[in-house]
Amino acid sequence: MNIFNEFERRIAAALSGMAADGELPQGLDFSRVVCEPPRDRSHGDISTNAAMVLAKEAKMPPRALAERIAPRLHSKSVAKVEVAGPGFINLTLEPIVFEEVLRTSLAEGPRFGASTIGAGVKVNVEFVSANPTGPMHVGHGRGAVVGDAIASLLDFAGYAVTREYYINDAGAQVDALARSVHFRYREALGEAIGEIPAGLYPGDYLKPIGEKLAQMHGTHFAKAPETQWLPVFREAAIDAMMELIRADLGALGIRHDVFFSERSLSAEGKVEAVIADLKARGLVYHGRLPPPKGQVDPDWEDREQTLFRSTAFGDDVDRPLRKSDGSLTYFASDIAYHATKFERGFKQMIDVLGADHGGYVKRMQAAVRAVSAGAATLDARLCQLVRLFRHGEPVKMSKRAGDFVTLREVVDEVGADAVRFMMLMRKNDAPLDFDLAKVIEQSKDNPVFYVQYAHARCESVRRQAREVSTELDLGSAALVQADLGLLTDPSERSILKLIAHYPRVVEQAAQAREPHRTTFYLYELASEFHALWNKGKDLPDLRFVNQNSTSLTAARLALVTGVRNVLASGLTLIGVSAPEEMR
RNA sequence: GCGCCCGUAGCUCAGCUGGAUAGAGCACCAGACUUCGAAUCUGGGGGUCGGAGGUUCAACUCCUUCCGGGCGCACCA
Repeated sequence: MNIFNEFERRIAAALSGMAADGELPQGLDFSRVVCEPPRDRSHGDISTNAAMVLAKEAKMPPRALAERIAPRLHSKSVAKVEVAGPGFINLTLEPIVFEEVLRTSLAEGPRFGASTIGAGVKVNVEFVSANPTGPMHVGHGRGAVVGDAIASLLDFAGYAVTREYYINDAGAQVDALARSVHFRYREALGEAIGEIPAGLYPGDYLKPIGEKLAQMHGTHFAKAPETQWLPVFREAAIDAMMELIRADLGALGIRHDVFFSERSLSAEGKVEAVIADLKARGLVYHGRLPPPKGQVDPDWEDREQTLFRSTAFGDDVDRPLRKSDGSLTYFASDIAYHATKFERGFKQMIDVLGADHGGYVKRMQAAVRAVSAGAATLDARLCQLVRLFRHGEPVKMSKRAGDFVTLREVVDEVGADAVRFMMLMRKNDAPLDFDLAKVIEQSKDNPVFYVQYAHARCESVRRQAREVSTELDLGSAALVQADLGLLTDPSERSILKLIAHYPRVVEQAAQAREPHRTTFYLYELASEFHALWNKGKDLPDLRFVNQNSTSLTAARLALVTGVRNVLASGLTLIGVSAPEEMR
């Protein structure tokens, strides 16, 4: 139940009525007409720009048009209609409207706020896709959390969402991984291997795999030529790394629906097929690229390559599909991969990437449009860096010798809730400072705690109410019967209205693919709830549990339960737990 | 040099796809615990929204151009 959508429909109906009556031209475009909560609460509950966006076409000054529209917006749920400012129409709703929203939220429970705007459309959200060469670091964690939250929001908004992970299990990196593991294998056999050579992966996390291979194969591969052991070691290493990564993701509560192997693409001839397809449409050619402008690269050589005409789709230069030795580029595989997404029915694709992949976005969007003949779109969400702190001091994250802070270490130290919440306290394209000490602090300075505590407080009030009044039924079926007209304090009314905003917040967060909006909303709701709770300290009549009036207590517990439900719902969307108590 | 992202209170950041007098938190100052959990709350000061033009009834938001920061820039993934 989204009252803003509801009133947009009503206004559109009113405008159509005016067109029918000749007060407005026929065939006006109402798509820019929106309803939103006014910035200033004294302006009412819902504000619409209808008169201002239609003024030009209607050939009327905005205020004059607003005065014509306003009378048509009266109804039994509207207490007041005012024309204000440059031509806003402000609606003040009857209190009963918000009481009805609360009843709906109680009745719908966890489904309150869900919408159908997605209409079952398939969306593919690809996120994490970390190379299977080691444990995930904190930056991967941000992409993981953002991607998962976007997926949850879209699901809640009625899309058919698939969470997907692309395994880069082809190419030079996994060969380097296999060679690194071979060193660890020889080490496990008692050989002195010295330093792991540059270009390989020196981290200790490969030791167990070396040991396992030593147990399985003995000395069989110790002196064998690389061509014999490489495929075996590569396979084992990738499997082990993916197991590690899945475990890291699992610790964050993240689960993908599909793990898609890059190697399977070339194995099944998908890459060659997609190149042939693009070639048949004149989008592939053999040619030369201009040298990069400005910066002089001493290694640059003029070469003929197989190129994809990505400039035909807005890219800056055409991009190579084959290296000079004829082998395929990563980009070629990625085109084939995104082509399979389209073949699998996804016309909306979202890739959550690190900011260092920003330069890759245009060519990939070009590729998606090419392979889908314009039917599919790719939305790339870039996540900026995460900087780790402890008590305000930077935590070293040097990448040398595998000596970086892993995601798992952070999750183990502060918990998945803190990691997830803090990752969503910023929009994805802003850098993020993450203080390991602050996020486990049990104080209002820690937003994670602050919001979870509000939820726990709701539960605490419910426990208290049950103790005081044994005949009070706190089930939602009973609470919807409460006389909500008894909620008359401005703080109570304010929270009722905030609850009514929730469906709009999550719908817009889903459409904008901006999960941080949910987090900010939750903080605001928690804040208002804490404020109301404290009001009861000065004014005992405002306490939720009222010894003298069961009906008042029932009404207030309905409000508390509504707050609890929305907090729980929003926390679930961002993947954070909603605890019953904080002790 | 080119492309993308960012620049909002002393600090960290929101700003609802162009709306009304730009908002939180921290920090600072002044207050509230015979309590449904003070692990919280109330009030206060604090701004040429990086600069300059432009589009419009309306610009923090869109366009152009500078300044300052981040990322990327054929044959890596």
